[in-house]
Amino acid sequence: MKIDAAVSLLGALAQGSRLALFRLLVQKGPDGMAAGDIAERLGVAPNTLSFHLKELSSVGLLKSRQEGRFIYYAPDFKVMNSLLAYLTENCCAESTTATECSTPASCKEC
Amino acid sequence: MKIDAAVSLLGALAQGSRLALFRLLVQKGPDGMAAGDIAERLGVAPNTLSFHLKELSSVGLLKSRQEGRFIYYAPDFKVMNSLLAYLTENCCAESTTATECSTPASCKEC
DNA sequence: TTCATATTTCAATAATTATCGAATTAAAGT
DNA sequence: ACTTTAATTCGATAATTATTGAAATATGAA
Repeated sequence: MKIDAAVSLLGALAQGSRLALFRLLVQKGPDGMAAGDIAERLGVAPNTLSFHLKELSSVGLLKSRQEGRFIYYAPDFKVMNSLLAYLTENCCAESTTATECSTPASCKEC
Repeated sequence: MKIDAAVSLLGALAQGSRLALFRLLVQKGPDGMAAGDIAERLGVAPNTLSFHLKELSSVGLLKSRQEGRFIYYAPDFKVMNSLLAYLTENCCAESTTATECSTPASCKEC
């Protein structure tokens, strides 16, 4: 991943409503959640939510599918993982000083 | 970590010059680098760099120490790790769907 | 003390981003 | 066809953020 892509992804997540939104959808899983339900759950106006959904979708963090009048949004996990990979590789000290960067939580089971 | 802290950390990294700056310092290691050298290396004006250093420092991503006229900046790895931990725990699907979130790059050696 | 260097601070400006209300599109039910 | 519901788009406004030039602080050297 190039640095510009990482900046875009970080920027998409660097906002309270959007991070809450993404967390919610991760929790909800691959089936996703309809826009209206998300708006209600997060307590944001439908048009404001639409703006944030677009923001996250445009960087690839969300996928959507239409079902009748409803549009379901779900996380694209591989994009999130590529960001995590970028950050661990480029912004952790593993490459230079093995001990500086402690094992991330996801490696607990190792 | 609370969501607000995560948003602040993400926001601090969600900017081209700052992400490049943080990467550079991670590469440079715990001894850090003087502000002037960083500015020259990144090709940004000293006062602009100062602004970005402050931004990163204020969220805890950078530590600094003064040596004579020079101020050396270095990453605070544990803060970065706590962000990575937050993201893997809250924004990856491991908790719900074990397979959705692939093993991050940092776990290669496991 | 005086001068040069390293860095930060300040004020102004430009650019980007978030929120709101109103209007619009589009699908489904009557 | 008409109405309701789901969601987005648009335009305006407010708020935040980045960049620049000039001035200030502070350390070390002559």
